[in-house]
Amino acid sequence: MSTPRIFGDYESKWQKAWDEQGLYHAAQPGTIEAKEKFYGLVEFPFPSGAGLHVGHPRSYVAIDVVTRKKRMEGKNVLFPMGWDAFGLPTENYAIKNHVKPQDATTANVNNFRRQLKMIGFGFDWGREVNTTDPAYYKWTQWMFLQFFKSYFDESTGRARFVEDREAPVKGRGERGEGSGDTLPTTHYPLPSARMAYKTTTTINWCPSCKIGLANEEAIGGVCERCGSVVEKREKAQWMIGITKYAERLIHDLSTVNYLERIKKQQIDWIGKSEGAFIDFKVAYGQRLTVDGGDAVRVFTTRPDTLFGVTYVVLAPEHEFVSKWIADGVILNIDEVRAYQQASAKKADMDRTAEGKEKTGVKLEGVSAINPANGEEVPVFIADYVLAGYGTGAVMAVPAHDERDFAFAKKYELNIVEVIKPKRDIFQAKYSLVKKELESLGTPIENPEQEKDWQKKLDEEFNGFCKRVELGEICWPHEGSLMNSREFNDRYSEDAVAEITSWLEKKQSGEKTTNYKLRDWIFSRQRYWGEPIPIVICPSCGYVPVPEEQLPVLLPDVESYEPTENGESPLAKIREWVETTCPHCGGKAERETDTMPNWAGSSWYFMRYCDPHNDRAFASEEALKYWMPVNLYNGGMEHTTLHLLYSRFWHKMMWDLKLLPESIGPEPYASRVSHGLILAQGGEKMSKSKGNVVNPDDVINEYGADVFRVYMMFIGPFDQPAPWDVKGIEGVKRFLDKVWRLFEIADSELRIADSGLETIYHQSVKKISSDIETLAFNTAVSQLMVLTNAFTDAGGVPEEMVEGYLKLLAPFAPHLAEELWHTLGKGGSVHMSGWPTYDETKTVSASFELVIQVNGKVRDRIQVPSDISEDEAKAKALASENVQKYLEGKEPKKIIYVKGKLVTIAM
RNA sequence: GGGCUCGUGGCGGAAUCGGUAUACGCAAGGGACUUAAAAUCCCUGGCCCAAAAGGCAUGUGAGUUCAAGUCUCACCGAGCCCACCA
Repeated sequence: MSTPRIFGDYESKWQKAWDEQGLYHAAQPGTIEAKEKFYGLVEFPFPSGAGLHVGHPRSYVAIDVVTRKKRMEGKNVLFPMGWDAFGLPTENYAIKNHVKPQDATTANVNNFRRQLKMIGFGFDWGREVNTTDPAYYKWTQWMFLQFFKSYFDESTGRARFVEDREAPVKGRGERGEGSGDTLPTTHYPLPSARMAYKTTTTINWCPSCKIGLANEEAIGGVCERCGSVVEKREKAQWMIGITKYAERLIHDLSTVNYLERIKKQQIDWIGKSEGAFIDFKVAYGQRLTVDGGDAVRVFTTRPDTLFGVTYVVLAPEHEFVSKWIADGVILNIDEVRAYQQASAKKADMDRTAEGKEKTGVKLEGVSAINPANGEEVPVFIADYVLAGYGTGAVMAVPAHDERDFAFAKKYELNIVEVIKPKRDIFQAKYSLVKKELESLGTPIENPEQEKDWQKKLDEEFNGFCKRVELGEICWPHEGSLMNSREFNDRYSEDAVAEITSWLEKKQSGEKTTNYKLRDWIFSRQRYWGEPIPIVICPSCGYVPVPEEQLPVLLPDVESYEPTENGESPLAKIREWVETTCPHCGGKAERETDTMPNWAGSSWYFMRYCDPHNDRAFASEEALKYWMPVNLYNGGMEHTTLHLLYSRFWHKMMWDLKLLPESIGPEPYASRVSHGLILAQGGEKMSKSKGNVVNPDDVINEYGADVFRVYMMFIGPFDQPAPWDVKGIEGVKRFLDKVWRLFEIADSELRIADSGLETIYHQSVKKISSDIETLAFNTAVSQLMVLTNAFTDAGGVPEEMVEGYLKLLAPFAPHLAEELWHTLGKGGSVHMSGWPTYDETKTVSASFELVIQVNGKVRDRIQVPSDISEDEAKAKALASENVQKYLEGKEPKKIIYVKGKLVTIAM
């Protein structure tokens, strides 16, 4: 063997060889090779013009290591890769550089593929998918149509086909012409009962990208992509009814193995809160109550504070405001209108800029009636009430809500505290009386007397509860807002339940559950996305494009610029837009909106199962075999977007029986997340700071194996880690050392030292379990320990050579394969089986027994591993140094921890 | 403001159940080899002390325990996420 060469010819040589051998080919079910499966998945990248970022490979190498181990263990492994290639960056690039988005995508994909291949991943490249490929997006469009043709069945809590009301659903991909849709498509606007529906909503409009954004993409009122401040606009948009699945998206998390913080973030995002709707009848002008008039419906999680309501607040956008203006019941119209306009503009600006100062305007001429006690309270509009949450109206309880309190203080409104009937208040009172009596010299010893007191207490308590029910108990409170501890102390679930059922009896409210999650805005007014396969017919309404006409191809266009009025560039291509209605044959137009780029990524893991199927998105057989994904890794930034959307998408498909029942409603059995790779010094890598590390440079300098091992060694996988040029040098030295080890081994040096046996078996054990728990950094460190041991011993014992190379193989696949073949081994190390260990051999013959006196280490002695407890204690006591500390006294207690220590307590 | 995560050498970080704190790597100092350099190899390495013995050390302060980086409470600090969600 020549000089150590970690990078160079042999890496590309093996990459080529593996490719030709089809080493990473995942066998389809039904074939001989299809054994027990393992599906490892990494998020497919968006192929940007900038090329691969070092952050990508951290995730890919990790799952590559896991799947390589699984493959060696004899599993039939699916580890695929593809391209999530629709999206704005490509479109913007195309506009700027006057190229076709298609061409830019192809170029970027080729570059990404080249970069990934250099790293030596075990991807099954035969399964590569691309969301912009018509053969792929045909099925994205097809799925959209399935959602359009289905509705949410409240009685079963599952989505089902509209035609399901009359006829059973046919199999996947076989829903041909003439499938009778019994829910007419002629409804305009469409009933939102459908899973996919079009409706006019206020959308987040990015003036820079000229695109409508989902709520998830406009966090903090800022466009997720370009950082521009978003505006509110009214627009007809396609929506998908994810809110119908809110409960199941929370509930089913208990059936999967996700990192706790991922579960928590999803639950928080869905934002479930239990409470009640309460109706406040409205009184106009002089008339106190109006039967059959408007009632403002508010949402509250604290119906038990109803007696503390001193005013009602509507969001400035609330429909009643304009209605009341039109009806002429509002007396201060100018002031109200001015406030509405101001707050509409304010939504466009950074909200935190104005701090949390609360503003609002009283609606003169209107008041609301508290259904609990008939009290008339003023009505305000204020932008601290959000139009999009709950009912867009709240009952204000300044004594128990900080925001209401701040507002009430500013506008000098009443603050009324609600006292809850809490038993401990009475208990305290009872104790006081008892103490007082005792201090007067009349101790209560008589048990009868004690019972009597208890009885009185109960009576008084029950009477108090009654008065609360009648709405009598609430009285003005002059103090400031209670601190939160006091507030929570007084909170009572019973009181909430009681008041809610009372409201329901009176028909002025109902129990409800509210979610922060909004329906998914599915329309984008851009070119580079899947066209929504719908035809708009003046007489039939929204008509689905017949399935045999899919895909609806993106037409070639001259210019990709979106229009100023917010229409998609597709709208400018009249010959594409103009079509005939598939339903009535009359003149009609195509839908010009395209789908968000979350569409293609919501189901790509299904396509990988059977990527070349042209009759279905995947065969039932393939789905049954491969799904669910065993291990899915991706960034935390996708927890509330992609991860939630794809879980939801999978559930809809499963409900519609488009997926095999047996795979269950959850697509991913396990989801983990990697930490960011930071620049040297701990800052985020960014182009503007010029601290971006290019994987190409690293691989050219050090080779793929060094890059891979360093990626795994850099730190705990789920935590951020700063890139360190010196650190990678250390890894290079390590792999050089491995190489040299075999130069020695090659010279026929044989080691017969059983001292190596222990460390070898320990290493097999530790590395095996570390890969399972994704503790890659300690797995690499154990490989180093083992390598150092071999180096110190002067070589690798013959019987450990294969096992050692196998342990190395998932991390440094090229080096392991090269050495495997240099040593004359047949086949491929990557198919050679995972090494086993003998538990009894992980324990050495002797160990260092630590002896402590009062918790401090006083001596260490070498003893045989099978030493008995009594022997160990005796040896410990016999130690000279221990004797010194005992000072001839008898120890109080002696504790023996097997295989570790003896501790003597004085 | 709320939630989550975390504070261990000069640095990245180890440390199953509470049981030898600082594995592994980097950087540093010293030495060997070499005309020299690179590469490689060997030695040293938490702090106090000349050394030994001993003492002090896992953000700070208490507590539980024979024994605490690990458990409990309080405080200080950092990072991430959400943020007027009624």
